[in-house]
Amino acid sequence: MLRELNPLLHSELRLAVMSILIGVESADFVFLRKQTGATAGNLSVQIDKLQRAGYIEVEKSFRGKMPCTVCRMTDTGREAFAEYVDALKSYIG
Amino acid sequence: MLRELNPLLHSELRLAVMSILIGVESADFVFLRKQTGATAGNLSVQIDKLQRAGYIEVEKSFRGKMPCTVCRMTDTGREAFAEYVDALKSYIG
DNA sequence: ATATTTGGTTTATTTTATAAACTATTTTAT
DNA sequence: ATAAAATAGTTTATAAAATAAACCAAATAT
Repeated sequence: MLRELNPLLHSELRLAVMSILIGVESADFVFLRKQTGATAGNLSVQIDKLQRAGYIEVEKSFRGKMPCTVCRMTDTGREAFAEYVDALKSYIG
Repeated sequence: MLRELNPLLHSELRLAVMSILIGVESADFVFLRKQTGATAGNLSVQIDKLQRAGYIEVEKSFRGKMPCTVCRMTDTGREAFAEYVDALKSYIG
């Protein structure tokens, strides 16, 4: 039977961010932007949604006077991602 | 590297329809509705999109005077699905 | 007869994704 | 030194998508 797909993860850019973060200890905004090819605005919005869901932690600091945003996945995020992948498999075998 | 996800297939309901159709010779509207749990309106719209993309063939006939809509996947659809699954793997390993 | 269900489609509404515009700082070029 | 462009974002507006609500015609049940 087909399982439900977590709509927060079933989004290309958010999924991309999660799939990057699951493989590293942390990644900053610039790195995520380059890897995903997303616009800054879009990335900013999607990072926010992932954070509000508790799937990632976001640490905003300054390097000198330039802002620096570092993201890392939470345990909740890891769980949600695993479940999403599992659910996907009911569609793609 | 992360591949692009065909937006026509990266939709829960359309993906569900495709994943059902890939396993059967054909399926009618009522069957798809029961399997997916979708509302008739939503299903109607999404079937239309898949058809217009050439991913499925839709045959509208009457059984007595009641309409009967039968769907089957096309080769184009099978290809697109395979490529989508492949692309997905760049995200979920 | 009339109310309900079936098998849909069409249209309207809500949600989501994306892009465009903006802020602040920093670098680069003139 | 100053203007222009680039960096690192956020906020707001717009386009696109998903979904639901309203509808139609036929069939069935009350």
